Amino acid sequence: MAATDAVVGSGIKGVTRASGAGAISPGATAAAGRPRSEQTHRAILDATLALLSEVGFAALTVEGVASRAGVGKATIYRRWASKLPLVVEAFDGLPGFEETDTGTLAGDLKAMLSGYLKNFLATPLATVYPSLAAERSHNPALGEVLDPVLVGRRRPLDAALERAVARGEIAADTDLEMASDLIVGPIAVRLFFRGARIHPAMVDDMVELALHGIKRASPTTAAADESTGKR
Amino acid sequence: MAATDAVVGSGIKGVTRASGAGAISPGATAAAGRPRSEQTHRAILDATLALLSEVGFAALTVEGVASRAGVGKATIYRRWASKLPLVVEAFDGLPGFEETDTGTLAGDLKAMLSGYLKNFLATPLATVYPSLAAERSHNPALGEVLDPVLVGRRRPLDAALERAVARGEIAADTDLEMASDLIVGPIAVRLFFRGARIHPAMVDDMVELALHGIKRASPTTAAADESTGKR
Amino acid sequence: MAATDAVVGSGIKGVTRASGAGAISPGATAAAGRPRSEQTHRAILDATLALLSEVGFAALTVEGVASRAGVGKATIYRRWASKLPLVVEAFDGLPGFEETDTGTLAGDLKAMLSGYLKNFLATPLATVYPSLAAERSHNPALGEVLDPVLVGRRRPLDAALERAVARGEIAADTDLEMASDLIVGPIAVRLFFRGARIHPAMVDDMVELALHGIKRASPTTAAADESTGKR
Amino acid sequence: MAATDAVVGSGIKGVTRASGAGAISPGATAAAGRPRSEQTHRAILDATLALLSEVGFAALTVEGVASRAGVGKATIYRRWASKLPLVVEAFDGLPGFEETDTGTLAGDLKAMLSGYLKNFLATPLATVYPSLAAERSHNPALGEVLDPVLVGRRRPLDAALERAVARGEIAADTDLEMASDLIVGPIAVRLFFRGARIHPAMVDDMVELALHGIKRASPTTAAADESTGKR
DNA sequence: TCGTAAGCGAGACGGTACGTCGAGTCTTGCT
DNA sequence: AGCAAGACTCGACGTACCGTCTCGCTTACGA
Repeated sequence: MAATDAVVGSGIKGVTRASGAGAISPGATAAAGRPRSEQTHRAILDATLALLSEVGFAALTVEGVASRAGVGKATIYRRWASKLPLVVEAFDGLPGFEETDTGTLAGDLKAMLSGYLKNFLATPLATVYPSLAAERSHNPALGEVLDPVLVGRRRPLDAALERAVARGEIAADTDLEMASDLIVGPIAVRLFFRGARIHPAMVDDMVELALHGIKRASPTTAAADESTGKR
Repeated sequence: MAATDAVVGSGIKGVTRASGAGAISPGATAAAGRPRSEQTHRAILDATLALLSEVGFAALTVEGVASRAGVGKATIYRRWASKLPLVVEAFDGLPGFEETDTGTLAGDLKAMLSGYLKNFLATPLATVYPSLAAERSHNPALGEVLDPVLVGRRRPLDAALERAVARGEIAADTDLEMASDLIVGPIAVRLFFRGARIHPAMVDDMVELALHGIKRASPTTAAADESTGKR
Repeated sequence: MAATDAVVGSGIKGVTRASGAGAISPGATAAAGRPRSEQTHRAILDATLALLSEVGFAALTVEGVASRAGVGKATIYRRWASKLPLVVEAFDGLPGFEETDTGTLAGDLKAMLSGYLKNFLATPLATVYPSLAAERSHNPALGEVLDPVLVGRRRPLDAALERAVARGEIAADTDLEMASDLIVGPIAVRLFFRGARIHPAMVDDMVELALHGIKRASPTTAAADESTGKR
Repeated sequence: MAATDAVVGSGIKGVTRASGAGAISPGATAAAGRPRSEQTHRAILDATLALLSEVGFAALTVEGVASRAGVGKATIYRRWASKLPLVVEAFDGLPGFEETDTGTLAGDLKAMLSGYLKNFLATPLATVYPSLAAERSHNPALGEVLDPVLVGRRRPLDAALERAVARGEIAADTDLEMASDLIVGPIAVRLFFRGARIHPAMVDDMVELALHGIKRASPTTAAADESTGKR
């Protein structure tokens, strides 16, 4: 799941309807009238996250968010065109991978994935992620909003791979995109499609398997590992 | 995505409300009243699949299925408790992995994954899969219905791995479940979470990467492969 | 209410769909197949009456009657075209006015009306009557079925008026139809349109009022009555 | 029918769900949110009356009213709890007895009843009235809503009787409630239970009969009448 | 300092779909 | 054939949200 995740705050305000800019871009028209309340903004996003973890994405209603946030429905629609960009923005506020540098690729990956798992269980990530994925397949426009967020969120993972290349730990011609998919794929499949709990110890095994491959030469290769002996 | 998929017809009739059995279990009471029409059953499932690919899971309405199938809503609710088990059953009718034995693990995997990709693009699989995944996170009951289907669908993949173990192609102590997740994970992530098209040639690369790992010694290792040269 | 009511069994079989006759009229074609069960017929009518008093006409469902009578819905529709003629026939089996001859018009009317009131409270009459009336206004065909029943049911009342004419108790040129409406009207209005309970003693007052009119000379006129002193 | 009827606009707003009042009661809170459209209100009531005369009460559906009025179903349910109070309010808007004072009781009654008959034939009164009556027998709550309306509608009739008492035309101890039932009863019975047309001339006869009673002393009494000679 | 334009909570609006129930019909297998 | 059982299509039920629209405030600018 992780390759599709990481970092905070890529900013998807572009999804909103309203002028937005105003005071920000210098020289813009003076934004007459009462400015939008930042406090209201937070209340809506907080209510959205709370409801997401309680009832899930499908059962999330704009009406529910409004009443939970103590806000009028119109106030929400004034800022987000639908519940989708609202959820995307709320989602973007959730914690992702935590930049970690242990000196080895295996160490970095194990640390980041373990940390991520903790967040995963404590936030609505498990709920939101597949819902957004489900929506994307019939709403290509969502991709444009979502992709930058996802790219941003997986940055620490990519950085670890780049460091490994720089250190000569992995081949320079490695397809890093594919590599990060390989690391993150099995975990995503287990979490989302199989609803399986992932034991922290399992993370280490998965990283090893991804690093050395299914056809790893022999147990000796594994024994040569710098990580905890597994199996 | 693939490890969570394969084969046809695992039979999830258990989701239906009605007695169902009747003539099947020998000695059962003769099922009084007019029997359910098998033709109606097909019409409903077909309409469901058609609508799934057109509008997706979230926008799928039972009302829409009924009118498309030329059937009363009650007839649908008589057989499925909600749109979820209906979709699961329709989904189970979709093609999955095709049992293939080329003599080598890499050959089997490449053939099956390539074949699967074709199905994937031609059927509502791309739509249905993440939708079911999304639902599961807030509906644990779905897992019980869905899991047997998924296990059934991935059987050909598991079989190929088992053959590879028997041939000594991979270590006997390999965790096969994790291995199949590793093969299938990257593809799933690309298809669902990134909305990326996967080029057939990419499948071969992915298989190679999964078999030899990110830290594979060098391109020479790959060159020594018994499979088609890639890159 | 009464003028629209009285007597038993005017027979409205004409409303039914089926051939009906069969074995009854001698010489008729031999009524191939299994003959209709008379027992079933009774069971259906009984269930209808029972449900009428329990839930009322509007909430009466053919489905309910069928299940209460232990009968298939088709069996009911084979005999009655809809719930309306079914209810009419069941209604026709209810008790109406009881033929009474006390020697004076006032005595006859008071006796019959009092008796009728008792039935009224113990049977679904109160429910069925206005429902049928309500239906008639938009279903003229109902009138044809209902009217003979009603005429039959009010016969004892008409007979009492005729005896009064014969005795010279009332003018020979009296419009008897109007007279019976005058007797029965106030009670009907109170029962149906005002939902008022009618005390037995009130019946006597009403009869007196109808007999002597609103402009009756004075209380003395009433005091000269041959009936029980009221007021 | 008449005693259960008369006058316009007794106001049964109490049946509605909503607060209603708002600006009416002085000092009330300013009724937040968009106010209910009076135009919508009229459209709904008009559609209700139109459908009532076309299809009758039983076949009247809220869905039908909504679509005829060009209104959402929810808008109807927001204002009336069910079709019953809706119909009651629509009914209350129908014309009833027209206050008339000719100087004599017979004159007042004949005028008012004749006028009423005209309304009766031109509006859905014939349909609505028995339907409401039918409903009441199984829905006591209806009585509470309906009774004040009916009392209001019959006011002109009661007033005429009171004037007659004041003039000494009828005895002071006359039970006026019973008297109005006597006047109105025969007409109600004929209209509702027998589906009979009532000729205007018949109204006069009925009034005379009610005033002088079935046992009226002799034709001479009738000849002494101030009204048109009848029979 | 004040007018004014926008933001705001509330909630009514026309709709669509929900899952259920009954209508009236049809089908099956038994009697 | 009649019959009990029950599946069939159809259409209405009353509810919940949708996304839009008025209301009558409140709030911060800029003239």
